[in-house]
Amino acid sequence: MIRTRFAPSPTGQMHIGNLRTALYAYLIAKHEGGTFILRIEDTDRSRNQPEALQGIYRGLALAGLEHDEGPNKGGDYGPYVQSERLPIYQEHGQRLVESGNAYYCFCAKTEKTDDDEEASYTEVTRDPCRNLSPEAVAEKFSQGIVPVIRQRIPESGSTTYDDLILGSITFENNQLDDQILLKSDGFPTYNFANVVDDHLMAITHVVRGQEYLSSAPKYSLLYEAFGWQPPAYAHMPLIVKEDGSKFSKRAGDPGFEDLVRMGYLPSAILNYVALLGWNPGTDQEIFYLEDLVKVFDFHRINVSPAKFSFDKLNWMNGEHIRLLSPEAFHALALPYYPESLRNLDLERVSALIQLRTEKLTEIPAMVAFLAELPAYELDLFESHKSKSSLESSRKVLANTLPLLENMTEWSNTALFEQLKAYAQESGQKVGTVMWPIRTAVSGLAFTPGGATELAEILGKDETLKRVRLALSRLES
RNA sequence: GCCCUCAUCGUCUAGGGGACCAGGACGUAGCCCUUUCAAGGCUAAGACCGGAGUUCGAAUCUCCGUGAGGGCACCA
Repeated sequence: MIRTRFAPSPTGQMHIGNLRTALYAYLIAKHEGGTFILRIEDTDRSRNQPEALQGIYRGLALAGLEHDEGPNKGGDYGPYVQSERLPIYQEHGQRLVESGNAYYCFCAKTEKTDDDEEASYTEVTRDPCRNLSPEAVAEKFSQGIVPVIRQRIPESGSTTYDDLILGSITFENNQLDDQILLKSDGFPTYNFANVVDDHLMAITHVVRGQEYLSSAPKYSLLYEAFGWQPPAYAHMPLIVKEDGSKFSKRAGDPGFEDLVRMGYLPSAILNYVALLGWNPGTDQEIFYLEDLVKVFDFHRINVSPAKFSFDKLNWMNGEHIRLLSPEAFHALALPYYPESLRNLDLERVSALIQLRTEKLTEIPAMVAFLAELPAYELDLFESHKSKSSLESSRKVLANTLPLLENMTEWSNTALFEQLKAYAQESGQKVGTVMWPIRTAVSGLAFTPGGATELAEILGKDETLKRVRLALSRLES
């Protein structure tokens, strides 16, 4: 039985990298009918943001990645919040000290801060506390110094670690530092809690970013020290920006919920992110979550970093929008219509713009002309392709105005038939007739529909008003 | 500085020794369709980082460069 987990730390909204990690973990499990677990890694008391937990739930729900076990779901392997598992880590830390695979360290902190980019690095050196005699340890304890517990890495030799997608990687042990397992505040470090919990929660496959690769051999050593069978690890290539730098919240790059606010559909974001570092081996590009569950194979995960392209996401979002039922699209579009449009048949408007919407946030600008005719230049009436000129436009509008005024049925088809008939009778191209009407009615070069479609939506009064205005401008 | 990973069109990628004068998608350009613009259809330009090997044969294997990214915290 496959068991995977998504293990975010509650430090902010769900990020793109997080989303993909969660997605792949979900897919690996669900492709095989396995279990997907949510675990909260809140072992850093200073950076912990309790409200971020809600963001994680929201993000997961938005993406449709429903977990089977977790803090708000329960399960047989809880608690699923690391700060509630402190005694477990203490006990396991003790075990390693007793077996000689870890030791107490009484040294002062050498913490690195986030803005400490230019810190000078020296070679890995062994900690002086590594070889403290039991008496010396007792002595320190009696002085009231609170120690940390460090992992004892072998002096020499090398550790080979096998990755599901990167293959076998070997590290020299003298390059691995005696990392801290348990901090002096009694909390475990991420690296320690991770190993202990993954084992205790019977995780079979771990998906995580390549930025964690260098801690992998230390994990191997830890599993070995405990005598445990390690899970399979899959290290994902990083997602970077178009300029090659890291996609990060610190640089102000959008997170999952930001993208939704920017007008992207969660299903499109998920689809796009799935293909960033993985491919199905076929030409298919449009996937919903349930399709991914069927075809996902982690063997096809890539090794090199991928750049996040808004161009492609825009296209994919457009594809997902077109795939929506008219009703579903209308429901999504509704909030984007300005108040001033409420008197129009918005379902008709939605039907018109669905094919040409890439992002929901474009909608207000796309439909603004319906509420208010924009100021436009008369040269808009000139179109080489439609054989339309200022003079032909004036004539068409003058001739069709009475026809429009006499229309009894004001519908797209009726209007179209009427105008088409006029075009034929007067020996003109349909385009030559439609062009000035569409222009008069919209004041725009590009509109989300043809002349008669717009006329239908605007209604007879407003259409006639706009046509008369155009005509008077052309006549003067 | 030390360690690790990676390297095919601008971007996402297919490719696992001959099927490759390298395929698809986004973007770009052009054409068609058309009541505009889209959408859709068709077409075009566009890449194997460099150098040595191995081999009858290398985008594919090896090594060396170079470039990019990641890590080296009582952060995850």
